Amino acid sequence: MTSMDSRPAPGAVDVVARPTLDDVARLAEVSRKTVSRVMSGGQNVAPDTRERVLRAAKALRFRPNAVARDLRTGGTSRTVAFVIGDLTNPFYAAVASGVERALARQDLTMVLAATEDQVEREVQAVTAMLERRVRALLLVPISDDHSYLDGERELGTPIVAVDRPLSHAVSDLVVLDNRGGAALALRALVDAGHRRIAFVGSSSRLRPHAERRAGYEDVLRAAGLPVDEALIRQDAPDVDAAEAATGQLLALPDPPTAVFTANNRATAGAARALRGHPSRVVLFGFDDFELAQATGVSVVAYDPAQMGEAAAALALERLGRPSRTTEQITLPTHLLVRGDISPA
Amino acid sequence: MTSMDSRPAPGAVDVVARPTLDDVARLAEVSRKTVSRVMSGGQNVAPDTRERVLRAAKALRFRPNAVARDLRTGGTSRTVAFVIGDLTNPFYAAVASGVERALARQDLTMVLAATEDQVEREVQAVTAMLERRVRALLLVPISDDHSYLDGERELGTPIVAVDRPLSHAVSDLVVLDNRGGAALALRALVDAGHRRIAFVGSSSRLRPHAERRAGYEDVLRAAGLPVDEALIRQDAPDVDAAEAATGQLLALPDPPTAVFTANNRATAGAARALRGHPSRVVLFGFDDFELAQATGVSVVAYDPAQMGEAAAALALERLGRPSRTTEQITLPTHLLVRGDISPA
DNA sequence: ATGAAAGCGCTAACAT
DNA sequence: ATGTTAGCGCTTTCAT
Repeated sequence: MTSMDSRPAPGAVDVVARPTLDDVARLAEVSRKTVSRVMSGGQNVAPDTRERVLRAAKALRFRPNAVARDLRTGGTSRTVAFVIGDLTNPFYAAVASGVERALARQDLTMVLAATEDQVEREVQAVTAMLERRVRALLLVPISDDHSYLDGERELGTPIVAVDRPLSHAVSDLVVLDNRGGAALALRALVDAGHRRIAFVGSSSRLRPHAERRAGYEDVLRAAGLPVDEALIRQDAPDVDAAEAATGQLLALPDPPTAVFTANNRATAGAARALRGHPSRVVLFGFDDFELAQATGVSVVAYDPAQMGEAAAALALERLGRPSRTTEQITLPTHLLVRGDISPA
Repeated sequence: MTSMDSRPAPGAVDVVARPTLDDVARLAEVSRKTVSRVMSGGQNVAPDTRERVLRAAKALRFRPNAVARDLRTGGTSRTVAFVIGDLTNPFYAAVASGVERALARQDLTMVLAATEDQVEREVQAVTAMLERRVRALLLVPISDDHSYLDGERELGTPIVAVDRPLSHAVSDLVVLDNRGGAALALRALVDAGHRRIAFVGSSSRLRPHAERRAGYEDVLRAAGLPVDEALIRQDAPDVDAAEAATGQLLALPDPPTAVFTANNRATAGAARALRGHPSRVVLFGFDDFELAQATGVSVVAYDPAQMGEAAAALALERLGRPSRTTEQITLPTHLLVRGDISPA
C-alpha cells in the first residue's frame, strides 16, 4: 500500500473503497480498539469520544464487517443452514418459514440451499454451508448415505434432520406422526362406510411415505378389509403423475369410492383428476393446503412451521450441550374433515 | 498457546477442536501454502505431495474455512441476500426458488431473511446482510424510505428491488406488467358479458396493487362502464379479510356477477366465500396457484421463479459493471381462462 | 514445486 | 477510559 487513500478499488469506475475500522479511527483520531468498542455496544467509552466516533462512522458510511468479526471471535457465524429439496413445495416453504422465525428470535439468519432432490446437490450444499461455518445445519435428507456428516458432530456443529432420518448417521430429528395420521384418515373413511379406498403417493423409498402407507394398511387390516394392490399407487412423485395415476384408478372396472393421497403433491394431482368426474369419489389427503377448505377436501393436518421451529430449537439446544444424547421430536397430526365423506 | 495440541475447546465436553490449514500442514509436513494450493484447485504441486496433503486433510477431517478465505480474498462472500416478507406466501416462495436456482448456477448461496412485512425488521435484516458482506442484495421492499441504502451502491453492492420499486432510492428493478395483466383479465370478463365486476385486493399503498387497480379501471372506462366504488374493496390484505370482503360484496342488493381478485391471498379468500354461494359468480384472480386448474378459477398468470432469476441476473450483471445506469425489467403476464367465464 | 512473510478487518488480552 | 500487541485462518506477494 503506497499512499494513504489509495486502497485498491474493486475493479470498477466510480466505486469507492469500503471504509474499515481503521478509517474511522483515523478520522475520529482515536485507536482502532476504541472504535471497535463503540461499534459493539460500547462499554467504557467517554460520551464525547463515542460521539466523535459515531460521527466519523456515519460520515464514512462505515459498516462493520461481520465476516472479520466472526473470524476473530470464534470462527462461526450467526448463521444456520437449512438444506431442503424444493422451496416451491408449500410444505417445505412453510417449514423454512418456521425455521426462519425461530432463528430470527435469536438474532440468527437462515441460509437456505435447495437441492432439487439431487443427491450431489445435497452434498455440495451441505459442504458449502459447513465451510461457511454455520452455527448449525438443518436438513431434509435425500442422500441415502450421510456418513460424510459423521465427523461434523464431534466438531460441534449441531445437525438436525427434518421430516426423515439420516441414513447411516445419527442426529437429532423432527418428524411427523405419519403412521398415526394416515390411520386417522383411513379410520374416518372406513367408519363412513368406504370399502375400496385407493392410496396415491410417491416412492415408498421415502420414510414418511412408507409410514403413511403402513398407517393405511393398519386400518384396512384392523377392519378386516382387503389390501388391494390394484388400488395402491406409489409411482406419483409429482402433481402430473398423481393426476394420471388417479385417472387410471377411476377407470378401473371396480373403482375406489375414496382416494387417500399421501402428500400435498398427490392431493393436487388427484383433485385435478377428480374434477368433472361423473361419480362421487371422496378425496382425503395428507397435508393441509390453502384451498382445501374452499374445495371441500378433507385432510390430515399439522403445523409445518412448527416443524421448522422445533428443528431450530433442537439445534440451538444442542449448541448449548453438544454431548447430550440425540433427541427425536414427533409432531402430532389431526383431521380436518370438510363436508360429507360418506360414499355415494 | 502452550503445548502443540491444546487449542482451546469451544466450551464443550467431548467436542474436538476444529483442524486448520496449519494442522494439516504439520501432519503432511509441508508448508501452509502448499496445503492451501492443494485445497484450491492445486496448480503446481507435485503429485505425491498433493497425495500426502489430501491424506492428512482427510485424516483430520479438515474443512476449509470459507469465512477466513473470504476475508482474505476481498471481504465479500459467495453469498447473495434475498429479503422478503413472508415465505409462506407461495408467490414469494416461488420467487425465492428462482433466485436460489439462478445463484446456484454461479455457485452462489442465497441467504434469506423474512421480514413479516415489518419495516423495522426490513432495516434490521438488510443491515445484517450488508455486514455479512453479501455480494448483492435483492429485496421486496416494504419500508417507505430506503435512503438508508444510498451509500451502499457506491460501495459496490448491487441492489435489486423485486416486485416494487424502492422509495427515495434508485436501484435495478424487476416488476410484473401489473396494469396490463389486470386489464387482460378485465377485458376477458367484459367481453364475456359482465357489467358488474368487483375488485378485491389489499392496500392501494402497494404499487403493484395500485397498478392492478388502474388496469381494472382502464378497461371499465374504455368499455363505458361505471367504476362503482361499492364494488371495490382494498381492505383485504389476507385470506380471511378477503373472504369477509367478498362475502359482503355478494350480500349487496345488486351484487357483482364477477369478482376480480388482485392477488393470490385475495383469490383464496374469495374462493372460500364463493363456495356454496347459491348464484353463479365468476372468479378471476391475479396470480396462478396450484389448484386453480382443479377448481376452475381463471387467472392472470406469469412465472414467479422467472422474477427471481431475473433479479439474480440483474444483480450479477451489475457486479460486473457497477457504474452502468439502472435497469428495469418488466415481466409479461398472460391469461389462463379455465372453463366458462360468462355471467349466469 | 515449495516456502516465508505479510496482512484481510476485526477483537481479546493485557497494558496504561 | 483508552491504546498496544497479537492473532483468528486463510491467501497473496515474492523468494528460492
